[in-house]
Amino acid sequence: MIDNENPRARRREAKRAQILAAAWTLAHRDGLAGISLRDLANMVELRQPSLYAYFDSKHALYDAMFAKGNAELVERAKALPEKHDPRDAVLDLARMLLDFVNEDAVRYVLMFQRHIPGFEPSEASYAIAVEFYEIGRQRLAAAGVTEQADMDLFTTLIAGIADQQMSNDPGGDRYLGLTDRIVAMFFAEIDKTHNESTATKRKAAR
Amino acid sequence: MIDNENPRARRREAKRAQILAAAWTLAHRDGLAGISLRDLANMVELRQPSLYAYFDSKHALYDAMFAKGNAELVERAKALPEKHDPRDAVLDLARMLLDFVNEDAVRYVLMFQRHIPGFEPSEASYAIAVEFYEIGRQRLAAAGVTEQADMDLFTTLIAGIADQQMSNDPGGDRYLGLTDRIVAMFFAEIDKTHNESTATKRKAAR
DNA sequence: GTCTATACATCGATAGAC
DNA sequence: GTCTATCGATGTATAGAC
Repeated sequence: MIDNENPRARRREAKRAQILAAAWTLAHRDGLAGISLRDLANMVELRQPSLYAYFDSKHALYDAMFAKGNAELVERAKALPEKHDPRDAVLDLARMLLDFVNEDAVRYVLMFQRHIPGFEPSEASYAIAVEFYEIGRQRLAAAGVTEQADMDLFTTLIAGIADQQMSNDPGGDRYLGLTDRIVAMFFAEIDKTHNESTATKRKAAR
Repeated sequence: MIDNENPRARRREAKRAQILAAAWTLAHRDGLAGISLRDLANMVELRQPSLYAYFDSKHALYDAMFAKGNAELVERAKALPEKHDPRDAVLDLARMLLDFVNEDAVRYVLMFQRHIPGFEPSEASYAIAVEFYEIGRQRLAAAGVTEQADMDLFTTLIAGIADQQMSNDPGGDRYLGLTDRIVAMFFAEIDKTHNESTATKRKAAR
């Protein structure tokens, strides 16, 4: 935890935040892998080696960006208005996630594709990503979806929308527009599976 | 076209193929972006500048790898046994594509994610990718799927399977196992849409 | 075609002075 | 914490001998 009463620690955190913000700017311009520590240092009025006083390595910088992105996502999920219909709640979460993804292609790559060579998020950062996954799991459970295969089905459908949108129409809505249709397909499939399973039980009871 | 009767050209092509094979090996070890031209030259008993006799640049090397991957995919698509049911033909193509993707994570990134900074396939290489897309389009059309939105829906579903499989269980079958279910969901949705559209026409005819 | 040799710019990272 | 100086590595590319 950061000691906000300590002016030294406060200034240090402010500088860290300034570096992080500049890193996002550079990533948007040159790509994630294209971030140059010299450019980054210039943007925050430091020499390149001085960055190492704030981040142990370039990977540590990526890790902080990864954590920040996931924290933002969790925050938005928690801020969603409540819905009476649990299926509406699932749809809302999906829409929010896809809007979030579509906002920032670089952030999407960092958080969900993770193609930076050698980068793996730290345990602490990964825990934030798990926190979001938990929110999704709870909303699905509230809608009666608890089987692992069904949850995999749902994540697969949403991942497909995100992947196609970012690959073929970044920032647009060509594939985002399929969201309602796909979520409806998902719940139709869930209903079908439940009915079949009930029918099987009926058959077995005879 | 390569003149296979010319021994000079034949040896040149053989060396090119040897370099390409070594490039795949290096990509599997160090990642696509991590291929070092000095390492690559060492693997094929050449000095680094000599590589330029075979590839004009590193991007030209990526381009040849991209073309080779797509050529292999088209070949496999053309080798698929014929099916009487056009929906079975669509399912077969999806299964084949997903197996192909799952075979090689690096190839998947190069062909479908394309996260190599600054790399864009040449027109000639891209044309091979379009050729595969055309095969998919034809199989969908034979199954009665011709609306762009429906084709987008299909590619989104398949892309989701590929994305989740490669991200969370590369080489395994956790998400590949959803393929039949998802393709069935797709055709159920197509049937539903057609019935609704017929109902609309009936209603309009009154 | 292949080599040696070399050049240039860039990169992440480190040593050590202050 | 910040600096200067430097290291070893990278990709790119060229010159010129053979």
